[in-house]
Amino acid sequence: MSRRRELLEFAVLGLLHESPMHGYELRKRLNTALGAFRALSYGSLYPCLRELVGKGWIFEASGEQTGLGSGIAELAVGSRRARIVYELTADGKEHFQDLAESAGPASWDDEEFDVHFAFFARTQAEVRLRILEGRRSRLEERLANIRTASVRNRERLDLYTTALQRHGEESAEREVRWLEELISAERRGITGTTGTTGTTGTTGITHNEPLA
Amino acid sequence: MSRRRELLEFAVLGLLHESPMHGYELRKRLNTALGAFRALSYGSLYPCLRELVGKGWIFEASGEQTGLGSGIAELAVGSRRARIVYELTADGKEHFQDLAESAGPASWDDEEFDVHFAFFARTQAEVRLRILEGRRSRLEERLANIRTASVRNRERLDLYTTALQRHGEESAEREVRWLEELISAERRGITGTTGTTGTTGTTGITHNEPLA
DNA sequence: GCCAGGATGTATCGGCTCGATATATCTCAT
DNA sequence: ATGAGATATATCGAGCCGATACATCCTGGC
Repeated sequence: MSRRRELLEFAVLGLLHESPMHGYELRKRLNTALGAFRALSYGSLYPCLRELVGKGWIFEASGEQTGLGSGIAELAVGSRRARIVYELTADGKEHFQDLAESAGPASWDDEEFDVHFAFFARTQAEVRLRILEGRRSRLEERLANIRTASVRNRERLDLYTTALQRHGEESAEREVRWLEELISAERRGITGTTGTTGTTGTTGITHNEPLA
Repeated sequence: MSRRRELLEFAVLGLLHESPMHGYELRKRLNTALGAFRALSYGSLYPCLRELVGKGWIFEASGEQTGLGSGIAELAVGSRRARIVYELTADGKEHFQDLAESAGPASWDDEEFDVHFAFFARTQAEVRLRILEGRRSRLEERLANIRTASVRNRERLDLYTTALQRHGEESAEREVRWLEELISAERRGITGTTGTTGTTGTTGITHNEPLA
């Protein structure tokens, strides 16, 4: 399965933790809130949902009328547009946790990082710290490359290329500072639980109050 | 033709302005310097090159030995690894200019902007200004969205989502300031040529000294 | 009251891209 | 001189994007 697809599955499972949702709604959320998926198409989403159902991680909870139980005549047989609402299964929740915890170097780069970060509230403190630090080291690598490149080409590039590089450099520096704040906030929140995974909670997930 | 493909063709034509190049080299440049194409594959590049050849915008100038004319025995027939070097045709240069000048709203968004900007040194002053201002307005739209969204959801989002949004907001603000500097630099450079396209140069391209 | 336009909603298809892989040559350190 | 790794071209299948089709719901203007 492609990396992109795995990321999509992860994001869908994450969003469904909030509440059951149908495809259209999921797509809107994926296209706005999450950094990746800015142009996710139905041609990707619907097959993905079908596969998640097949794997037993979500199920179709359609038929349920949405909220406002006011109306009586809602049942007019055959009418009432089909609206397939998806809901997480227990297995689905478990799988989401597995994916969140197994975050590796792949999640240091742009797209993956945004998605993982978006679900930090549902991620173990230790994993949060690992991802933040991994992301930082990735950015510092990038900075090192930019800097050696700009030394190597001193005076040989036109002004626009130089301007673009400087902009990239400053953006990366800003993100590093942002990460540093988050990391030290995490550290303050963690002390006392560090090391041996705390045994609070039912699932082995620590969830100590995130970010003060 | 897909937007992505058009962008790739534009970038290839732009890079070949510097000097003739073969595929492998083109890919390296596309993957590092240009913002888009960070993961461009050969499966995209080679078909693109073939099409550019078919359209008469580039041609295969292979056989030419690269630089160092030192060696004598270079001609050993049949040996000497095939190394297809591509070179721009006159039509190719012309087409690149057409593409550069026709930059529309599509080039205000992330990927396209980076590529267009990368070739600013070869772009008319008026077009440069149009792209910079378009990009700025696009970012200000985005900022407006972020801000209304963050008002609408005041207190309803977890700390991480808030942090991510603030980071996005500050990044956009920074880029706007960066653009503003470039725009005013362009304005200083342009005064005197503004309005009626200057008639300097052979091709109608103004090219007044970029960025002071 | 009614109709047009737009948001909501599910679904599919073709063209193209990505990632992996195969193959071969050149270069350099040991 | 031998192997590791960079250089170099090429292709293939899985799967994504963008467009499109189709249907329903809601709203504002007249």
